[in-house]
Amino acid sequence: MRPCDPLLHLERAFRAAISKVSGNDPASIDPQVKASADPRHGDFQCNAALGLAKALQAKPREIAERIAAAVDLHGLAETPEIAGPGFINIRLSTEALAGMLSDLDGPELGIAPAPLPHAVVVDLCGVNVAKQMHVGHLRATIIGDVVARLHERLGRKVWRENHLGDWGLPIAMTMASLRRQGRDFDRLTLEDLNTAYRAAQLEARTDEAGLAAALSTHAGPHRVAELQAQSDSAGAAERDAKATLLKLQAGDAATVRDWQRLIDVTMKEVLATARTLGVKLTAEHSRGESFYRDRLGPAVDAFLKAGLAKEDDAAIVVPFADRERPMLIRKGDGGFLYATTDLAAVRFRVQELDGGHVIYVVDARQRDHFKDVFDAIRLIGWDRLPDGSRAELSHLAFGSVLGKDKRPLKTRSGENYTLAALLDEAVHRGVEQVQRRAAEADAPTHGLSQAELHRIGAAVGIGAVKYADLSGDPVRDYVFDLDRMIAFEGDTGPYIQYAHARIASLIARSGESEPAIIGSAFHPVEPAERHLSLCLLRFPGVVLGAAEQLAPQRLCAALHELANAYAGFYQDCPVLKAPDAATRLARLRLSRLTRRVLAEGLGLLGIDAPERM
RNA sequence: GUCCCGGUAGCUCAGUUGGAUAGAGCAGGAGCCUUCUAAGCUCCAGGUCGCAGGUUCGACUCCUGCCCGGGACGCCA
Repeated sequence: MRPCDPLLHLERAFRAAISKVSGNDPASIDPQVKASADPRHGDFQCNAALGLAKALQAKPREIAERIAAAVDLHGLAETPEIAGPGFINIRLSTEALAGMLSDLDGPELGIAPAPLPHAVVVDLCGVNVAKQMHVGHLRATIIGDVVARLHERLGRKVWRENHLGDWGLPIAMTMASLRRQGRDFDRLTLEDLNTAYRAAQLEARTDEAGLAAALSTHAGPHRVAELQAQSDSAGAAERDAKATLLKLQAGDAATVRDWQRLIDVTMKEVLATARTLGVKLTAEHSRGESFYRDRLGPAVDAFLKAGLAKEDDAAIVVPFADRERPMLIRKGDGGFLYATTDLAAVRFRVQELDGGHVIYVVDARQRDHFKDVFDAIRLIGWDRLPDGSRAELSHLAFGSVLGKDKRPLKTRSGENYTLAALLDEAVHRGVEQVQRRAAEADAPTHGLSQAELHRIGAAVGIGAVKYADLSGDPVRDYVFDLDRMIAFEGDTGPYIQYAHARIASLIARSGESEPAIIGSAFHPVEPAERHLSLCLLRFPGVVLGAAEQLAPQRLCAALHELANAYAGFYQDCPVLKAPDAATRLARLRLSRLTRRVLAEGLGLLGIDAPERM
């Protein structure tokens, strides 16, 4: 497969030319070729001359002249022009553009396989057993899914790891609480679990602190007695929970069965939500905290043995040379912490899953935590792969989802703000819009079945929510505003879906056969055609860049730009009513290729691309 | 207190790792459907890129200090 990215061709040509002019080794030269922001400056520009001026003791413009004279752009571009202080502006020839479009229009859409020697591990979703998914999980799930898809698309082995919170005291508390209530574990819903979880949390929190405060503020005897009773019952509940946890840890058959039941109930809903979201997450991707339970003790021992951990106040901590804050890996009572689990998990992922790049898609507030974990892993050398090379460890941190009051969108007591409810609303709004449009007699969706309209509406509503989340810098907090997300205007998922659907119906209406369209030649000559072509040719590089930079927003931006370029083309260049047959076919082929790239790009974002809308 | 992350148009946000006159979308103003989907297109208006220094031929981008907002800081996960 020939590279269809013009940048690669231009970089090679300019690297050679700059080498001739400067005498430097071509391999060490950064040709500084970039796409031009303004079409008046050509399609691409080479900025290398500006930086070379000092070393070569000449005016930048003069160097630019020399580079322009030395560069061989035969068959690729027109004669370059020098502009400004020393920019070299390049305009691709129509033939080169057409040729590269043909190359792009192959089965792989120009995306060259970029395999890695090791697997990529993506930690995503991260739900907890017995808890409803909320908007925070949306980000960990869909951003992780896109990162996984991007790497898969580049031909890499990807492990999706749903590190589910299925172990520890909170689960035991929930289980104990349900058992005390005499609940039938075969008839539980996630809502039941969630209620029990919250009740158990609340029970445990009714605390000695409150009692102490009451005593010190000389509260009335009645109040003190009340708190005393609560504290006693909390103590009883806690003892019960701890006993349950011990039974679970010991493998008590009935307890394990009930525990598995809690997981099943939770996962049933998580997987249903994943399906609604169009996220590739199934049961096989679950590897919860419980999986690591027998590796926690050995992990701590290894740190102690290596002299990297020490006892402090009865707990075991890993100190770091460059900061005060140590990492706690074992509690004073001998219990383990989430840091311990993460150490074991990273070790497993690197050494047993052969993960050359382990990516954690987790809330930004856990930055310090992951810094500690990764540093500790490097200290003990658990980032070493079976072949001896070192794994890259990344925390793809995302910001909080805020409410309109700019405060973190949290579940208030009694008020359920679940992800499922939110997605229902998005689907509802999408379906509403699609139905409204389908009612118009000349709409392409007119006459479709209700089931079909619902399917399209769901794609639109979900696409809007996902695009809104994915199109920004993950690290920033964002305000969750459903109204804005599903306005379906401007830089939104539906805008891109619309561009795609428009092309699909355009091609359908053309009456041309696939072979006729594919067999025709690209001929991008109009400004709108050229602009669209350049956007298309950028796609393979964008996919690679988005994967390497862990930046879904770059793919979103490129797709929006592409959809926008198509809208401009659609406006300026009649396709079905083109001036002649050859132009008609050439434009159909350009449209078809655009449709393919949009579908592919939306697919990488996990967003459906309906044929009609 | 220490550390981390943000600050770009009235609002919500991009900005391809240092390049030409900082871009979109909402909201506001003016146009475009008896020609392929108006979920669209074109034009107008809107900016001391938090502030001040520094590095550089060139800074929203890199460095330092400060201001504002948010977050994390040993026995929860």
